[in-house]
Amino acid sequence: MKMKQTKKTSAPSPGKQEEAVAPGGFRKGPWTEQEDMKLAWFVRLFGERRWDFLAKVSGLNRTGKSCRLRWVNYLHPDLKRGRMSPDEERLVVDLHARWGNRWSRIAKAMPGRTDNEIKNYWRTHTRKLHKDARAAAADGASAASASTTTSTSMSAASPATTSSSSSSTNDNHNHLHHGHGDQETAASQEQADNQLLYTAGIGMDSHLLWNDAIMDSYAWGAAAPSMLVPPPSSPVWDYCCSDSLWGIGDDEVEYKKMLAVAGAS
DNA sequence: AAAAAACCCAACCGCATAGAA
DNA sequence: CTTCTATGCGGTTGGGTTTTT
Repeated sequence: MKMKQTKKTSAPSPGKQEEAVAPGGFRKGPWTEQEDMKLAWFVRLFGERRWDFLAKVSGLNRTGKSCRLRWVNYLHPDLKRGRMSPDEERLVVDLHARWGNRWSRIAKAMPGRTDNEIKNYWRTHTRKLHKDARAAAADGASAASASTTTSTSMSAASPATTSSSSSSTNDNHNHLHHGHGDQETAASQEQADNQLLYTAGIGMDSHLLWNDAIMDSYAWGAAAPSMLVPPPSSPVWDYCCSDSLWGIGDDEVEYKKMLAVAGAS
């Protein structure tokens, strides 16, 4: 795999990217490794849901949407990395022929691949095809009906795209749990979450201190509980893949246990 | 060796939908 | 029934890396 994988996460070059801030004061742009770790940690605590709350309580200064995207497209441990295999490429072509630009649906049929990844692949793929086709046409006949619509085939090619059926809404690919159906109301849930945080000595206002402590642990290793200390070689990824991270339960008892561990640090 | 082009991928945006209030 | 909020999806963009000229 090429090394560009980490280009945006490792160390954002100082400058415009790093200081990009959305109107609401939220950070934008590439994620740092520390942010990834924080996010992974809080997803572990609260599960893959209530992203706004998670974003708020983590102190990440990102939108919930941004957090979710980062998680789903990059941090999720089930993701495969690297280039698509020939088999996968064939599958993408096949499924796209069947379902059109229903990327999330295609992604569901390809475990370990995200809709974004497939989308990106397809974009490159079709662009190449168009280019080749054009080149061939130019070689063959000069009067070729020069296709100026490079992009149309992508957006218009989907017979199935018009109906975003209800089935596609709640079926997030590669999720461990989603919270639409069985969650408490946002407000009461947030209260409960706050209660848990305070119980563990992690008040909404103190999360920064707490996070700093965690980050220090990441940085210096020694003092942190083992579950908080990823191997130095591939920190975020290995951390995310560790069993301890994925044994999460969804109920309050689990939360309390985990918070107890956090509080003990 | 340098410049340009192509490739690749992370991240953002806007819209649609479901569920709660 | 209407409004609001959270979430998910598809389209698009920006910019770093690699390859080609």
